[in-house]
Amino acid sequence: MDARTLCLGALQFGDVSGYEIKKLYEEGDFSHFYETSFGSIYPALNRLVEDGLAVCTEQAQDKRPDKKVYSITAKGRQVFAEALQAAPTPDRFRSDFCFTMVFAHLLPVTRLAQLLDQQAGWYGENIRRMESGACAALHDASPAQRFIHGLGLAAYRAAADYLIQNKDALLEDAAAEHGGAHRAA
Amino acid sequence: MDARTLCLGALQFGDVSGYEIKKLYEEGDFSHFYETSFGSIYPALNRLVEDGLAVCTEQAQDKRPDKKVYSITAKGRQVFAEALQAAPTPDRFRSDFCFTMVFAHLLPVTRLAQLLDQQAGWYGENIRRMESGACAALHDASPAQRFIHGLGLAAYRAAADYLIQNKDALLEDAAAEHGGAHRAA
DNA sequence: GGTTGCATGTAAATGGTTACATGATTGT
DNA sequence: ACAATCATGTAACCATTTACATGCAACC
Repeated sequence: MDARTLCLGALQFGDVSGYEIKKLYEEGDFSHFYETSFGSIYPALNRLVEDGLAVCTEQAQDKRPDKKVYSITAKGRQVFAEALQAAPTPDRFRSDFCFTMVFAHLLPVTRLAQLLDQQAGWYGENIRRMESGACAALHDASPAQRFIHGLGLAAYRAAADYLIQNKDALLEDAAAEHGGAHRAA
Repeated sequence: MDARTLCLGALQFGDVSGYEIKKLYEEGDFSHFYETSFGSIYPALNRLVEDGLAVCTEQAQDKRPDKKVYSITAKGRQVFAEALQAAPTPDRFRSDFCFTMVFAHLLPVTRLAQLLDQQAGWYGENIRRMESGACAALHDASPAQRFIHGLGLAAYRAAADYLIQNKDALLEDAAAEHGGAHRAA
């Protein structure tokens, strides 16, 4: 999904500014499965207007810079619907944590413990965010939106539960190996 | 994690060629949380040799192109261990599937059904791969490797279970809405 | 005869992140 | 005072993906 499609998606819910799109992908519901930065959003919005897929209305605000609010056009809706028909690329998961864990034996045990705690904390934060009232999927959402919300939550919870239930045993193993029991290997 | 660190990681297990590194990240255990292509591996390996982090031995093969087998040096091990100390960047998940589902109401019900089936199939395939003997985490692995193997499997299974248990209800909802019940909205 | 696997590599194109630039207001 | 929020935008940098280039062997 390129930045243009991501912006068109944000515009489906109503008129928004570039700044608001950023928030949606940074803190909002979309942040769990996509990200973007200003550097990609602003140029994408300009191209959208150039291509007639969106229109821009400048709103003067006092004591703030002008706000550029974008609206999707009929052509934009059509292009977006076509983009959704395309075969989705497979999910991609990138994890420094998992990579690092493969080489856990090269790490001090205290560092390993820290890593596991941080990861558990990260899962917990995501779960809390998805369960909190700030999550749009909990009030105005369509069945499909509630569905993916539930899917994400199920995966996060499974990972968090697994981590919490198994980390102590792992840490004990690691401590035993570093603690002079090298002959056993 | 840049391509150089990814290659150093692969070299931890013993001498390998660029081609073999690609396989590790494409079909092997690493493929679940990282990916790379020839275009990034070959230049990365050359830089590794330039910087003295790896050495290359050319192996003549008959009826095949020469094989360039790389070995990590002491300096390489040191640089890699240092790279592991750095704070891992947070996990990143990218999903066209989730994005598309947010706009499920723009899709024909048959297409929605297809999408859900494909996703279920994809989860199933990953689970099967991780449970099969081809998965290195099941024989020669360290406790930490078995740990992340279990973590991944737990998350995949939770997602797959959720999807299978909820997709029919979602499909019925979607069918009802497309099937003339638009007044209800 | 076509595809897949083995095996290496380059170059162009793509596209995103990061950092910079600006500036007022509000909260700590 | 300092940081954060609101608000937009550019440009350099970085890296990866994609496509191209080559070639034989084995399998279907």
